[in-house]
Amino acid sequence: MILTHDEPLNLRSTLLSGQAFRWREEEGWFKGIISGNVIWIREGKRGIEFSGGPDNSDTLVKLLNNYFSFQTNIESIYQDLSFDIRISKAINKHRGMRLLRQDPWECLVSFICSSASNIPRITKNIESICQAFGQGIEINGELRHKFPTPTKLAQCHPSEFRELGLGYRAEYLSSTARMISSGQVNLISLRNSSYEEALNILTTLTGVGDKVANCVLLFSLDKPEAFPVDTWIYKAIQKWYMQSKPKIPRTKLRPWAMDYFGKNAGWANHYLFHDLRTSNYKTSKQQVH
DNA sequence: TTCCAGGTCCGGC
DNA sequence: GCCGGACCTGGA
Repeated sequence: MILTHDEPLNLRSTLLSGQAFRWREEEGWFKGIISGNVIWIREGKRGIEFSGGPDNSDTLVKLLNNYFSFQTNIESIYQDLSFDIRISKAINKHRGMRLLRQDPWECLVSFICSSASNIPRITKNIESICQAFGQGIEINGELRHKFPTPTKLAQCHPSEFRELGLGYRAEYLSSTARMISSGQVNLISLRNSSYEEALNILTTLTGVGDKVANCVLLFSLDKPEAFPVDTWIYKAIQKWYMQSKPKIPRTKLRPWAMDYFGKNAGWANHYLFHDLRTSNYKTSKQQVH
């Protein structure tokens, strides 16, 4: 099937830049899971070529349109950020990389697992969680697993997560699963809340600090102004944007960046992050060997 | 062997 | 409010 669209799209950058963790590239296709459906996609001449299931193709088209946010005009965002030369360069290098509109629960779990980790390990952890606790789905001989529900994970003992290699994140996940499962926090409703309100609620969850909360806000809760400050972003902003100024505390860097980049700060953030990760730029320590 | 990685939490100034 | 250290695990 073909899904036509007239928005710029770079599938590889979009799916493998560290905003989602269930996509694999095999034999020219990207294989992943969206809302309980096994999805195969690749870039075609007229749009996205896709197949999958178990839902019918009409439903899959809706899922894909929503997941890739094709109603978002990416060119106007590029325009909005064009005042900054570094972001402009990153945009030119990774044109078509889109911010996804993911399931908030899956996104939350993924970024709780991300602390002091790395993309390959996060990917492995998430897949392990799905295999252990998610419902299996087999399409065209391909067996994958749905993302487990909050209730399912709330019933798990932290030791079960430790056995999967989550380390100290196990207790965070267990506690947060119970808070979501009990209804204490309603994730999807945060799409209708302001950035500040949603941030305050998210950070009441265990294992969710300012960085993780901003990832969830940016990649799943319709808050393009969110600006996650990780070690890479912190060092880059410090070095490139405030050389002559005294060291700024991490807690003040995000408000500064949100003010400087504006309503699409999160887009600037992800282009900068992806560019740092994929360029030849290395830290002085890494250059030693 | 030692260090560090998409952080968060907790205790002391 | 702002540090500093602890916390799992795996790869370099």
